[in-house]
Amino acid sequence: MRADARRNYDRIVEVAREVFREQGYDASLDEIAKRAGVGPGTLYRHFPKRENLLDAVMQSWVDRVNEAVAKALTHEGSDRELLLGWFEEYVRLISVHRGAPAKITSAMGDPDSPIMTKCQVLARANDRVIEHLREDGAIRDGVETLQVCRLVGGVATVADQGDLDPDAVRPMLAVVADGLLR
Amino acid sequence: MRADARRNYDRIVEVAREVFREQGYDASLDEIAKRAGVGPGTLYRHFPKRENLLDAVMQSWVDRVNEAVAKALTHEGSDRELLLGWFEEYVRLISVHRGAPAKITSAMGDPDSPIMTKCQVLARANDRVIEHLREDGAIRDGVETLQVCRLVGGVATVADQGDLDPDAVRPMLAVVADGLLR
DNA sequence: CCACGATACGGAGACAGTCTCCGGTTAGCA
DNA sequence: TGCTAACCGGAGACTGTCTCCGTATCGTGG
Repeated sequence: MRADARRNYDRIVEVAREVFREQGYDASLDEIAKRAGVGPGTLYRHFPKRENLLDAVMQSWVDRVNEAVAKALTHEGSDRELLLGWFEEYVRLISVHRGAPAKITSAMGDPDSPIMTKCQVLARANDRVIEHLREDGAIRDGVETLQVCRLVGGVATVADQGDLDPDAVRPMLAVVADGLLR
Repeated sequence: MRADARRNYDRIVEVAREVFREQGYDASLDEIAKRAGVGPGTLYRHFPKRENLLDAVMQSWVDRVNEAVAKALTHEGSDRELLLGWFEEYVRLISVHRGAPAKITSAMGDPDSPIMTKCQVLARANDRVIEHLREDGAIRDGVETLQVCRLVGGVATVADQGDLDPDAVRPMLAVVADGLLR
């Protein structure tokens, strides 16, 4: 990759992260290009689909997911607290900007999605938490971890789209947790 | 309202219901106008916002909601079965077309939404089921019915957007039900 | 150091969807 | 039947998506 291309690529991603946060995932791509000081053609060559841009924007996000799961697993306290704490973190993690929870959660099952690798990181993080609790015999039989991602993702999605504040989200996550725990 | 206006109104609603079902809630409104044999101006005069059209489309839907809740309440069997059956029906009811679950669920808390009255019908239906179970002492303390709508709506939303089939939805609803029941 | 080919740029513009405005038409009453 | 308020419809302004291709730039091999 040529040096000028790399420069533009990085700049676009940086600007996109900012604009997505300001205006949500529906933001105009041409405006992102403009703000990044490049033509639309340049943006679309690097990122043929909107989701490719999202994927690039989420690159740095992977580290935060791994940190969060590590922290969750060292939690001292009841299983319920651990699970609930992780769910809250999960919601926070996927709520990078307006529209993100829906996008991420619906890509969760799709192997062809451009953001697949990011979803896998998240799914694996969630797996570790659930399996950790399952070893304690704390999880009901027949629970699949992908379901858990979808359930919590669903809560994050409605919170995002109805812009609820975190105080309204917590009790919903508690219901999900209670439904999973023995 | 003049007779020709009424005729156009009805025709637009009828066509919109069809097109939304075919193409989802993102369908082109100009195309709906065209198919209904009217100009865009006519459509936008009757329905200034897309949601106004949705509201009209859902008019006939109200009856089905009321029938469904009546049927659910007469259910013979365990509380869990009753609740789960209602949830499945709830999901089916709000999945009128692609995009509908998200739209309806996010409007659930907004008193200014054009589809507010429809949401109220749904919320009240859900209330009746939950309160019925609460009288039996079957529901955990601290559960609010609006949360229930959002949770089940969230499941429907992820199912819609990730187009999962009903077999994948059922276990998620079961988790929610278990989280609500004592 | 420079010339040249591969690589990348960027903006004009085609296309699609939203929504408005207003000249022309029509319903329905007197 | 004639009049007026109500209504129609489509041209077109505007915004966002995405492509194409002439032009510019990078970086390498001589």
